[in-house]
Amino acid sequence: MPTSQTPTTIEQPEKKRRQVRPRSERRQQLIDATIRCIAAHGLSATTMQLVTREAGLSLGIANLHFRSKENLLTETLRHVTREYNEGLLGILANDSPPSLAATLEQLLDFQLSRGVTQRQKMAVWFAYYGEAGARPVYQTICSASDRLAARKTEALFEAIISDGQYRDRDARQLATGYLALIDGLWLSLLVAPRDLNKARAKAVARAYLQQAFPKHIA
Amino acid sequence: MPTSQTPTTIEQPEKKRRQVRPRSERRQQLIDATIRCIAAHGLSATTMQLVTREAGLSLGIANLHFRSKENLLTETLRHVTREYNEGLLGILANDSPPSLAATLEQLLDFQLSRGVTQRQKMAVWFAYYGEAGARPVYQTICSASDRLAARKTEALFEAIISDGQYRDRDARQLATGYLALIDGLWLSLLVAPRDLNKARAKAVARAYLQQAFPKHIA
DNA sequence: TCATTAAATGAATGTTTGTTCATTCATACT
DNA sequence: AGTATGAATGAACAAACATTCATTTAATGA
Repeated sequence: MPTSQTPTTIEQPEKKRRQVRPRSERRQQLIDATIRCIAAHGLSATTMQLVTREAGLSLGIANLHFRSKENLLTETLRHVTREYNEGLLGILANDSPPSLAATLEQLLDFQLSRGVTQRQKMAVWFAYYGEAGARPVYQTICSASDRLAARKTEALFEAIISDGQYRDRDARQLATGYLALIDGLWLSLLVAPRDLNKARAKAVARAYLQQAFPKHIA
Repeated sequence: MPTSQTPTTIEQPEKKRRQVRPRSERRQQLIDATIRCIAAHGLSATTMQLVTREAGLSLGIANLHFRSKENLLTETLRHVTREYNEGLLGILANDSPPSLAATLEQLLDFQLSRGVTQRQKMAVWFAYYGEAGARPVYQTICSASDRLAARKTEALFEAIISDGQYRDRDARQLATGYLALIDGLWLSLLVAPRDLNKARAKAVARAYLQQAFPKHIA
């Protein structure tokens, strides 16, 4: 049941009309394709051919909108990082927070829910972490993001400690531990999805928070 | 003040006498060089040239003793993993353990001490984790190792819970959390060594264990 | 001392890679 | 309708790559 759209031409295989689109849109398109490629093939197997084909565009376009491959990869990391930070700040830098307990719950939900999308992001995240030891640019971007998350989490924990009048609790240490735990759980979800699912990961993280702040989480 | 060692030849630049060595020794030499290269340049920038030069050997030798680059990389991951597992089993599969409390302390020491060497190993570890999503071989090796660590840690925690008659403690959940915490701390040590040192990381991990098993750790 | 064996070498090979740029053509303005 | 602009294309290119293999040479035994 062929649905010929142009009966005049004899089966020209996918003529693919050329489109002109604004720079920002093309950049986003290429970054999205890069994320999918890294998740599917790994960072070291991500080539310009693969990325541009995945984006449905021509080979030369990535060098037109980003100067080089290195730049495209850096911008991709920056994008994923910024996205995560914005989500985090939406919860932790809220000017009118509902309550400390609710904020804690939101944080947990944010870090350990989200469907398949987040799974792709995790793959990207750790691909760059793996190279961070060797590439100062990656290290700078990653550690700047980590530091922000650490500061904000620490501030939240300090407020909770003060509010609950908890004794013998160090906000900085608890924040370091909590964020490390979340990273570790993400890693397990990525590498051994058979042994750990999101529900159990969330239960583990919640248990940590319950030990720390029993009055603020159910 | 030139210290000519061979005055008979006119400054032959490093003649480098060829040596014949057993296969196992060459393999180890190449694996060690691979580890150093990955730590210094990252997995994607680790070439055969770099590895063989780092080992002080010729270009073709890696393909002689390992069949291919892919095989060399796989064997390197296997080596690092095996080394870690042996250290872990030395503590957790000890037939005559000193005491549960001492075993816990040993575990903590093992996972968060060790000088520069371990730092190189961490870089390797995470470089492979980053690619694990795309390469089934890496995923298999990593998750098999993780599963072993999980089983042994869980068994230890079960014994401790029983011994201390702790209530409302789930050994599996605590083990998952503890190992994720250790992974996360390693990651922080690797990516943001300025924000976290080994002493603080150890304090964080110890705090987790203290919350879980207060009678078994100081 | 010489012959034999196989480990070690590195120049050569074919493939893959990021990047360039002359050409094409969609779009907007006159 | 005609023209100017620059986004998009992909063939072509040089550099880098893993791998091969003819040659060299250390080690061994006769």
